[in-house]
Amino acid sequence: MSAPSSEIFIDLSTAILRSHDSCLQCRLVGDEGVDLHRLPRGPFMPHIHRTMETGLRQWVSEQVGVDLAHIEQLYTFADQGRHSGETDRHVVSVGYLALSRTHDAADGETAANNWGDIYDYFPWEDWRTDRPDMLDAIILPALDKWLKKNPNQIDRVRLAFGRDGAQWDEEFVLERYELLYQAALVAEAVHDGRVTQPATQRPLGTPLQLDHRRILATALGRLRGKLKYRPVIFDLMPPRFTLRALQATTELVMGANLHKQNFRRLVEKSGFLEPTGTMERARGRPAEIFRIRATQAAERPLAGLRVSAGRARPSKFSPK
Amino acid sequence: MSAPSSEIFIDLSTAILRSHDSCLQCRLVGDEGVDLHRLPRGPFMPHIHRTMETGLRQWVSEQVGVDLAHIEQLYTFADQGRHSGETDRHVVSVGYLALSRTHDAADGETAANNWGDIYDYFPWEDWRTDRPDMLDAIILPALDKWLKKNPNQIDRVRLAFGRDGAQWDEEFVLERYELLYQAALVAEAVHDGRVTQPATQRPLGTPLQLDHRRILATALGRLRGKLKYRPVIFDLMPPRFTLRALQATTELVMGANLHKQNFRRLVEKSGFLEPTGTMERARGRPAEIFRIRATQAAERPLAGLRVSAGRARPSKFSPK
DNA sequence: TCAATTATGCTCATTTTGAGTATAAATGGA
DNA sequence: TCCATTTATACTCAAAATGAGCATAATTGA
Repeated sequence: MSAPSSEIFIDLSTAILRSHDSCLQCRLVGDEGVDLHRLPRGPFMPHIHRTMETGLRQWVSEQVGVDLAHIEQLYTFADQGRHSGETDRHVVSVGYLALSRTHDAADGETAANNWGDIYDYFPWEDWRTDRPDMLDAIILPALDKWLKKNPNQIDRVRLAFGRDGAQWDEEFVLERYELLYQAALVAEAVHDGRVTQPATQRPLGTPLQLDHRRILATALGRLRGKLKYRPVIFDLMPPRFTLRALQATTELVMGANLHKQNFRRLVEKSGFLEPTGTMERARGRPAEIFRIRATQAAERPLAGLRVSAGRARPSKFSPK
Repeated sequence: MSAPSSEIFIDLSTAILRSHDSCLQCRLVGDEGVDLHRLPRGPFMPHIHRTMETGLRQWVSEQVGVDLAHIEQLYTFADQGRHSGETDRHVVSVGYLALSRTHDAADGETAANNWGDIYDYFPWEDWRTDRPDMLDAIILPALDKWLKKNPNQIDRVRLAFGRDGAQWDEEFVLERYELLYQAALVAEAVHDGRVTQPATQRPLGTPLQLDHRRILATALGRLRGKLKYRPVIFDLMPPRFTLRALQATTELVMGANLHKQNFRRLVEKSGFLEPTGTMERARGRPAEIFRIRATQAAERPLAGLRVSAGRARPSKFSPK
C-alpha cells in the first residue's frame, strides 16, 4: 500500500444523444487541425468541481451548450494505449451518457462541430430496414479469419454477433465494438498502434478521437438496455408528441422495428402518457398528441417499455 | 481546458459477495485500531497496473486471498466529504462488485477480518420473512420528519421506499441508502461531518469505513438488477447444487421469497442446468443435483432468470 | 371522388406468469 | 412397522402478457 502513485488525470467525456431528423444523433466536436471528431470532454478538477457531474456540465456547456435532460455515468476506462498520443501522462477516462431534447441550434454549432448520426459510427447496429449486409459480407468473414489466430475467442464472437444459434442481442454494442477493435477492423486499432494495417480494405464505421467511439458504444448499449426497465425514452422526446414519434425514437435507439399496434398497447397500458386533446395533421389520419403524465399519477412510475422486436429472426449464417 | 489539475488518487474498492451459511456475505477487512470494517481496497497505480481490474485483483489477493468468479465495475464516486479524514488529497473511489464461490477459509481470515452478513448493513432490505418492521416503526416516520425540512425530496422518498401507491423496487438499494445518509439516519453521516448527531437514537445498520457502505449498496442493487437478465447467479454457486440451493441463493440476493414450483419451472425452461443423476439426501425426499450446462449448449445463453416475488403486496402505509 | 396514407380499434392464438393442488420419496419417532 | 413430517417434484388452471394480423377511420393529394 506504499508504492508511489504517479500523477493521474481524469478525463470526463460525454456522449450526448438526441433524436432528430429521423436519426439518433450524437453531439460531436471538431478540433482544428485534427480530422477525427471527439465527444465534449475536459479534465476533472477536484477543487473546482464538487462532483464529476459538475465538471461534466461545465465542459458540456462551454463546448457545446446543450441542455441535458438525463445524465448517467457509464464506465471508467483506465487501460493505457487507448488514449493515443498521451503516453507520458496517465489518463483515466470517465464516460457519461446524456440525453437531450434540444432541437434548435446550440452555441457551439458550426459545420464541423455538430451532431452526427450514431449509426455512422456503428453501421452494423442498425437493423431497422434489415439485418445489415455488412455483417455477412464483411464482418463475420473477417472475424472468422481472426478467429483462426485466436480460436479461444470463439465464444465471445458467438455471443456478441449471435452466431451458431445464439441470438443477436441489441445490448451488446460495446462487446461487438471491442471485438472489432481487437480484430483490427476499426480504424482506432491502427491509431492506437495495435497494428500497422487494418484487417480489411476499409475500416468499419467512422472513427473518433481517443477512446470516444468506445464510450459511444457503451452509451448506446446502456441506453438500449435501460429503455426496457426505466422510462428514459421520454428524455429524448419533446414535451408533446404523437405515439408514432415515440415509436420512431424507440426504434432509433433499439436499431429495430416494432409492431405499431402492439407498441401503442404497451404505451397506453404503461400509464406514462396522457392525451392532450389536440391532433397532429400530416399525411394520413390525424394522430393524437400526448404529453408525459406527472410521475405522481403514474401507476408503475419506473417501469420501462419492455420493447421487443418480435420473435427471433433466423440469420442467414445460423444453421437453422 | 488549461486549469491546473491537482494530484488525484484513485482508490479501488471491491465488494466481494458469496452465499454461505444461509447468508449473503461480504468480505470485510478490519484495520488495527479502527473499529469500522472496510472493503478490500488499494490505490490504482498506473505504471504497475495495466488496467484497474489488474490492480483490484492485486489488492484482493494480498488482503483477503479470495477466488473471484465474476468481476464488474460499479461506479466511480468523486464527491468530496465522503472520504472522511482525507481532506488534503483528492480521492476518487472506483467501486467493484465481485462474486465468489469460495467456501473454505481464505488467507487473511481472522476473527475480525472475515465475512459479514450483508443484511447487517442493510436490515431494511431483507424482506424474506416479511416486510421489515423497522420500515414502518423507524425509517418512514424519521423520513417524514426529515421531509418537513426538505419537502422537495418527497418524490425521491416515495419512489425509493415505495410509498403512496408506489411499489417497493428491490433494485433501489443505493437510492434508499443515500436518502438515509442525507437524512442522517446512518452513522456515516456523522462521520463525514454532515451533522453532529444522528437523527434517530440508534443509527440504522452497521457502518463501514469511508464510503464503503455506499459501494456495498451499489453492489447489492446492481446484482439484484442483473440477476433478471444475465445468468450471474451461477457465479455464486458451487459446481453442483440442488434447485433448492439455487433458489435459496436467489432469495438471499433478492431479499424476497420465491414460489418454489414456479422457480423450478423457470430454471428448467432456461436450459442453463443439466441433471447430474446423483441425489442429495437430507430431510425429506432426495433432491436431484444439477450442474451448469456448458454455455455452448444453452439456448438463450445470456438471459437471466426474471425472478419475481409475486404480485405486489400492499404496504401498511399505502392507502390501498 | 378515389387511391394512398397513416392512425386507431379489435381479435385471436400462444406463451408466460402467479398460485395452487396432488403426489412422491425420504426421515425419524412411537 | 407405521405414520406424521418433511422436502421434492409433477401437474393444473386461470389470468395476464405477447406476437401477429385484420378491419376500420380519418385524413391528403391527384
